Amino acid sequence: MAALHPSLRSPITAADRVLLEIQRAIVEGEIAPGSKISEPELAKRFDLSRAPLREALARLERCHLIERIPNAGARVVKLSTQGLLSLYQLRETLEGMACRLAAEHMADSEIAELRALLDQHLNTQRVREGESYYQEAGDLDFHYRVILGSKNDYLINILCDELYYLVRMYRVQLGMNGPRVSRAFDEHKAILNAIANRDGELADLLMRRHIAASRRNIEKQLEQTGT
Amino acid sequence: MAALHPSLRSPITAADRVLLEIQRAIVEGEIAPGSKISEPELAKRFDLSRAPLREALARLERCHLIERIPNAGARVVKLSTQGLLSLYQLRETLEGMACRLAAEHMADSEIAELRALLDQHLNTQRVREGESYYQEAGDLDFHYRVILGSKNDYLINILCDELYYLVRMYRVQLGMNGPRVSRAFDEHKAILNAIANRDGELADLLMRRHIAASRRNIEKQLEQTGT
DNA sequence: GCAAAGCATATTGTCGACAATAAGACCAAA
DNA sequence: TTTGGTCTTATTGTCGACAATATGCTTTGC
Repeated sequence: MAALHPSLRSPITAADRVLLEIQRAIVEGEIAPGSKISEPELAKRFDLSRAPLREALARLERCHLIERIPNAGARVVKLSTQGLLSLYQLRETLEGMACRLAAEHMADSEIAELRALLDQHLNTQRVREGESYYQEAGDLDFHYRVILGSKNDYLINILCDELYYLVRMYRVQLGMNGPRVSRAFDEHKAILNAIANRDGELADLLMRRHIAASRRNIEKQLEQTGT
Repeated sequence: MAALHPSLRSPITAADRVLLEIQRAIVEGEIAPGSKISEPELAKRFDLSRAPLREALARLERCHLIERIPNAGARVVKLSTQGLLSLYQLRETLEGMACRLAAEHMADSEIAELRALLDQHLNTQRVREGESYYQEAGDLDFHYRVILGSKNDYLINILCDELYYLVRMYRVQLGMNGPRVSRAFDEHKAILNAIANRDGELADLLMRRHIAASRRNIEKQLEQTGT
């Protein structure tokens, strides 16, 4: 029940490789939202048979990047305001819960590592100001560690394996790199302090607000881009 | 993104049939927890090839009924106190959230139907007192409707498709039929009233308590049965 | 007697081909 | 022109066989 990141599992199978490839392509918009997934085409493109490809498609469906209809095929998900709202609504609740549990269950050493991580992020941020990739990766790192700190395998699985690729897809395709970088960093720091103080209730609240702010940020971007 | 119950999808494929069969067998303990899943054996038993069987196994992994290790095979999950705790911890949060959203989003007609359902359950319960199956089915019905009432597709998918089979597995294999039947009914009624009053906060609270009570009930049973 | 290495076996991962179903083109009738 | 049906075509679902990997046992050395 380990809930490991796919890239970390010992034997890397062909299905794993193609999964990561397609996952990246979808998240970055290289395969357009709403477009049809053709099994023969992808099989030819990645030079493998349809068997491992279908395995990969099953996992893509699991993390909500594609939608399959029996006997009809698969399509890449479409991004929508409604979908974004539902997704972030769920994230607020789940990551809030993760924070509360993290405040209870994280070892002191883990908290120390998390603090070191934030300091490191601060430096990286100063050096490579504006490069949104590092900010994106750093933010994800922080959230991942807190989620893992909850020590609830089901919760970890849902957030890290099933929801986060879609979250990244929204952020990447809406071009998130705005001035929220530094504010997000301060919010992370406040959350960490609450966890370090073993104040689960406050950590929960702060994380929910943090995600709500992030959601509003994306919503604003979505309004500017198109309807 | 419909998040439909598998049995409701239009074309029933071979993989669907075998999925439902194995799902039932695992939930009811016909295939013992912790036992190894042999693909060739099951393929022979259900008289089909390994392709649709593997499709079914992928979905079983998705709802946490089996655990797969690459190149090593799949095993039926083992029930544990820790697992039960994590599962119900998550249910408390998620179904609480579902209740809050249901209080906001359910149509008056849906609430009326839910009330009718509870009245009907009351009758069934009186007539067939002690038959735990009807209680089990009725309880599930109530929870399903509330969850659907949240109108959040991701939340619906997680609860109905990914977590509930495991919840049923714990309940069935620990022989849940005790004297909690009538108390659960009263709790359902209170939750419904909160939803009808559009009091999301109270509905959330009541549902969390309802599930916590259910968890303690199962924990007690688990203590009596074994370690 | 025990531990480690090598081998035999069984299981999983992958392949190419066939069958069943759905999407789209084409034609006919109103 | 539009609607309905039929047929063609392409895609998905399924099959049996092969390749790659893990499991368990035997063997060998200490």
